[in-house]
Amino acid sequence: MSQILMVEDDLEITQLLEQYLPQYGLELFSVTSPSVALEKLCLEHYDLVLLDLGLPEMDGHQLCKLIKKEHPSLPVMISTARVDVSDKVVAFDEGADDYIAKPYDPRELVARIQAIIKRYNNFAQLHKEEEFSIDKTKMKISRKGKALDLTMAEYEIFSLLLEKRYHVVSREFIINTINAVRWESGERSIDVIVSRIRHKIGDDVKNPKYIKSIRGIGYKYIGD
Amino acid sequence: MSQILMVEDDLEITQLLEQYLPQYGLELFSVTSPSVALEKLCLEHYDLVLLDLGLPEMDGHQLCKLIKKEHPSLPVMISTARVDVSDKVVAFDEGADDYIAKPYDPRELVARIQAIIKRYNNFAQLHKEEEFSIDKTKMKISRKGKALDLTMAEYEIFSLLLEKRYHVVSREFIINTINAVRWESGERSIDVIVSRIRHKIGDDVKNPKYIKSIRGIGYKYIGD
DNA sequence: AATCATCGTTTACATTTGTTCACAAACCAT
DNA sequence: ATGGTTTGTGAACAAATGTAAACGATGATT
Repeated sequence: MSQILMVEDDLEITQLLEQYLPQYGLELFSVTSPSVALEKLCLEHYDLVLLDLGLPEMDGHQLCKLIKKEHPSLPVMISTARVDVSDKVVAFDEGADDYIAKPYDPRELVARIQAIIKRYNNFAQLHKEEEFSIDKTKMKISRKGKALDLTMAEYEIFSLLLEKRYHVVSREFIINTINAVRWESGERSIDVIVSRIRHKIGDDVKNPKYIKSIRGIGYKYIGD
Repeated sequence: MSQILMVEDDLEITQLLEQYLPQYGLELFSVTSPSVALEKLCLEHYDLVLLDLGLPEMDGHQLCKLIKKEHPSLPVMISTARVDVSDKVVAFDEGADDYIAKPYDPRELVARIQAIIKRYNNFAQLHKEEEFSIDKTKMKISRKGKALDLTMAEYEIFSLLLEKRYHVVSREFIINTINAVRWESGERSIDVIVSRIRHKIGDDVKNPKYIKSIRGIGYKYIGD
């Protein structure tokens, strides 16, 4: 569920989108004032800002620039009724991630929003400051920049746990998902491999910082 | 100077853009056939693909999906005369980075292109020159301009890995695809040849920069 | 024709890595 | 506490992989 902050004057559009977006996994919060928007962005987390250019109190371009300055990694999408091309050019120049002209079809809006968020998530994966970071193309897991020396099975299981962080991953699911462990293998193989992962990342079974055993089910990553 | 590959039928647009884009630091190459486009993408470097949906020989959506599969980090921008919204939704779903409807103002096109490229450059240092380049006509592989001294089998296997970068290539597939290794040969031949390739490009088996072994399956190129 | 160089194949052995086993420790219901 | 079940993990094992070296087929050179 992604959070969208909309800065929009038109009550009609606001109500329409508030009804339409949730079914696509997009939660909409809307404000009408730029200053309120800036304040909310400071206090809460949003995945994207949908910014209307025709606003009172402050020029839309100005606001876009401000948002990008304070939150460089926050996607901003411009929407406007103006059709002047120079507006679009200026918007992209100010760092906007997309531009959609009113009136627009809600389906197109949803598609564009999802595309942007997907893109950001893809890249953010590489740059997030988490204890462990996964590089899928190189099949490597690094801890604070230093690559861990993991075997294929260790890599696959650990990245599965990292991906599903805070959720329990069952042994059955691991066996059916991972290639490096054969389908017919006993589930105890997993225990051994997890044990080796724990050893390599220096986790303590008795008082785990990273991998917690869930009796009767499987394992769970509990780090940041 | 960014390289743009345009797949476009309309000669008028092609000529217009070929004149218009260079002044904004965009070098335009255009082809009319999807298959030629795919081939060029395999052999040369581009910063962005501008893809027209109304094409002969292959469905535009199909092509977009193919491009994204083979070159995940290559931005694709869709342009089309169709105005059906579902087209847009599908395009974004297939991984397109942007969508612009014809007829469009060239200034908007430039703005969108520059925004996408800037975005890609910001988040990752993609687009750094590729380490290895294949010359299929001469059957040579060069590293930073310097040709490698490879045997036929080494060349064929390495270029197969390079073409399918980020994807695992199985020993079985290698044997069935390559001419230089006989079909009846044991799969261990491949291991030996891969070992020789690794030695010639100075790769370290234990912590590979280029060729990674995938236990039980085959090999995978993981370079940039 | 004899020799040589090249290159894919095979062999042999070292190393890596998933699996199994065995037993201790932890856990849980009674 | 007691007994049965689950989990942790060192050690042994077996399969997969790395690679040097020997081999043999092919084509070029003398």
